[in-house]
Amino acid sequence: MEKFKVLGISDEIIRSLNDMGFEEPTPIQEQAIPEAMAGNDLVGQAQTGTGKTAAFGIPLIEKVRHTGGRIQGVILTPTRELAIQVAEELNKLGQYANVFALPIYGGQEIGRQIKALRKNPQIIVATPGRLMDHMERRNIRLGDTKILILDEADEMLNMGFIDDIEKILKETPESRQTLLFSATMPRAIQNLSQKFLKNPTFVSIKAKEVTVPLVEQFYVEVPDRQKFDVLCRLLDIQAPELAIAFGRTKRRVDELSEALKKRGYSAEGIHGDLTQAKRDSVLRQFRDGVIDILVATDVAARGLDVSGVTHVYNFDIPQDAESYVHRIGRTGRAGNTGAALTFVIPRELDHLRSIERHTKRKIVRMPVPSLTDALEGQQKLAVEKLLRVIEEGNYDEYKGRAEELLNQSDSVALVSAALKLLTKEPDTTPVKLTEEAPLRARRDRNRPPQFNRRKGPGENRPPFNKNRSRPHA
DNA sequence: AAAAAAC
Repeated sequence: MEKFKVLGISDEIIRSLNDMGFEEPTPIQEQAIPEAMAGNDLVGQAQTGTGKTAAFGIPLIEKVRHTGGRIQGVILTPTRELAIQVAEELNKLGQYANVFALPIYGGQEIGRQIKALRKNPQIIVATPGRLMDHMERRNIRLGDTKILILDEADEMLNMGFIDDIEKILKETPESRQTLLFSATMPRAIQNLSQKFLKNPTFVSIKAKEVTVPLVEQFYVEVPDRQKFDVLCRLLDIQAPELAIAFGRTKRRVDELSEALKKRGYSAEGIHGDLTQAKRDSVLRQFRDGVIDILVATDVAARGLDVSGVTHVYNFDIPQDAESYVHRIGRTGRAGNTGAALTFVIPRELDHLRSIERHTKRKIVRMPVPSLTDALEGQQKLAVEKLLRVIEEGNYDEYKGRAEELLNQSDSVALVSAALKLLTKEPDTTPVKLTEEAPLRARRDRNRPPQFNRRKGPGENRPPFNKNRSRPHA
């Protein structure tokens, strides 16, 4: 925390950093915060997960906090979810500094946003389309903007927002401070910063830090029609705490999430054709751990920060290396480890190699897990579940649960394991049982480590289902 | 060609 203090951050923000569990500045924060607090324009090359939001959020809050009333800070983001997430983080950072940030995005009732604007936010975090809409309706005026931030600028340009961005920039005073963040620095970004930024300082995290070193990367070669079964096996074996499975199209996402649900997994899909209310609720449930598996298009590939995501499955290989880096960056965040596993059909092997070349990281081949391994995985999950019930000393529930498991099971090995537990006297010291059982032994070097146990008994995913539907995926 | 984003 001392290191934050020497950056000249005020006590109120130090206090929220404390609450948020931030201990010392990340490299991008260390570089960007003093520059931005000095009032300089800045171009930052960084992805989320590097502490980017606080890197611009802290100077932003310092700048707007002592002046009430009008909108003085504007942040533009490419997706609605990102706008919500950034606004939430700013509100946490600014909780003791009387700063209020409001997300402004499409798909939400405009009347509700107009009402929220009456609470006089000093900061808005907006997607370009809806902000333009508000500006045309004269709900929002940007004439008092002191600081404007373009977040994930490369992505906004890819999505064709350049005209909107220029229009928005022209509605703000020349005297504003401008910060631009982008994961990549193509020509178009350089042109944009030349046109709208004044003598910007360039900060970046070193190239070798760009791919997340804490993510172990694997691939499996598997024909399309077997992908679904292989994914189920992997889920049973690896038992992710939270996982994201990426699909190529909205339709693939619908099909995969339906198939997973049918098989008893706690999964939900998210993509741009769902109502915003549905998107919001799915993401919230995933953050809260109500859902274990988020099935997503690339709408969730960039910037989303959900803690506890231990596994990313590229059910369909991403289009390009950039998308790959963004997707796998959803795990291995904030110093935690994670595993990324890409499904490759044989004719995509060249494509995989090109991704490997671009990211300069080896993607290790993993054999398709055998059915035996998967059953063993299921069995382990079931045994763990039983052990937990015993641990909690709730033997009546234990009995019911165990019978339930037996009824659902189609695995001989599992039935015998459960039977063994059932016939055991329940008064043996239960805690010891877990210690004795080496449930997460690592047997295969080519297999990602199993970092996390499944959630507690409140979880709503039965470990398996005997009605095995095999929808094509 | 797909995804994202305003009504």
